[in-house]
Amino acid sequence: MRSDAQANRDRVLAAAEEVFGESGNAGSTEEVARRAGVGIGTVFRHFPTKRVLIKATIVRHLTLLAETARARGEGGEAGAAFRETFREMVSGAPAKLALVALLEEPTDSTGSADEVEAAATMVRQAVEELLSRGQQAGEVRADATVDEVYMLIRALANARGDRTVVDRAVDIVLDGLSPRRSE
Amino acid sequence: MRSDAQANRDRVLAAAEEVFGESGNAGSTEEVARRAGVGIGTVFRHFPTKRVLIKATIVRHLTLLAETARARGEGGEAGAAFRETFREMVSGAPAKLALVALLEEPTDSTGSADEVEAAATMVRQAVEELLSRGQQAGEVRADATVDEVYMLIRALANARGDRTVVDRAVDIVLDGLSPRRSE
DNA sequence: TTCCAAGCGGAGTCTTCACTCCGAATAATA
DNA sequence: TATTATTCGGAGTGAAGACTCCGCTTGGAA
Repeated sequence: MRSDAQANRDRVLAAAEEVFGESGNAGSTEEVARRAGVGIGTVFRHFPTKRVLIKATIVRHLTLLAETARARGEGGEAGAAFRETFREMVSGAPAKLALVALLEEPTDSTGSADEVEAAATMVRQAVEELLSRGQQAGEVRADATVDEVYMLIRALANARGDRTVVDRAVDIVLDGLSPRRSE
Repeated sequence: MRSDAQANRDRVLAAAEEVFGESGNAGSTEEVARRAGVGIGTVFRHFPTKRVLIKATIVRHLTLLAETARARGEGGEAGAAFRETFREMVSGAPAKLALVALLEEPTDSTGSADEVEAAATMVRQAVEELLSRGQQAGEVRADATVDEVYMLIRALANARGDRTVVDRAVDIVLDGLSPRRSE
């Protein structure tokens, strides 16, 4: 791949993360091109479809999340690692909106096993790992499942509003995830 | 207003709640007309703009929510009333999506004080009432504010996924909202 | 029953946006 | 430096959807 092509590809992806992060699916390809400082043609050569572009953006974002989470899992304190990751995912990078937008779309009719699916699974597994370690350490309630935790993360990640309010809401949820009195 | 006009208005609103509830802002006016069994012209006579139609739908929905919540507030058990209303709002009627969609839009540039705003405030107040009564009864943690509770409700209301998972997630959050050990 | 203001339907307009196409520009190689 | 395969840019195309317009229909008062 020619060096200019590679550079442009990167700039487009970065611009896409910005645009779709702000406006979700409603962001236009033209806007992405404008912010990346390239022509529309260029965007469409690298990503033949808007959908593909969004997917690429999401995969990039999810992959990063999964890696961070996994890395943190290595560290010592199981409970703290779980909570930190939870917080981080909620307030994470932008691209949240695009994530929802896509996840809400009807499943891709091209039956092709999906890259996004795969990346999302990696995130889920990372969460699962952190969760079960936290539970084994007795720092997270035992009856919580990945499904619920993952859903809570997604729900909070898409919450609009004041950052401080979101943070306090997360605190409440984490309290809900702490071991029950009876345990 | 002629009786047929009134009937059509109602049918359009009902159809709109359905369509926007399913597809959010992406639902088309044409689809609303089709489901209501009327022509597009009719839809646009009653609601001169798509935005107006969505707002009307939301106001209708929110008003209903607020009334239900207020009614429940009258009842005896403060803690139970709070929790029940919380659950109800989360799993509430459809129209959730449209709600988000609009709330996420840049504030209406027509500086007009907004009906939606007003309706949302009523819901908020109802929640506040239930919350503070629950707190006074010692059944809800004292340091929770309406902001946080309201945000949690909205976040969960927009969560996608299995109903049972959502329900369990709500249980977790409600645990987080129960009084702290030290209290 | 008659009459007409109020209401209806839906073809047509206009705008937005995803996507195509091809001549101009350029990185990489000899 | 010369050559050329690759990449770029952005005008152009087609589709979708919000909104308008106007001839036809109809509820309901006289």
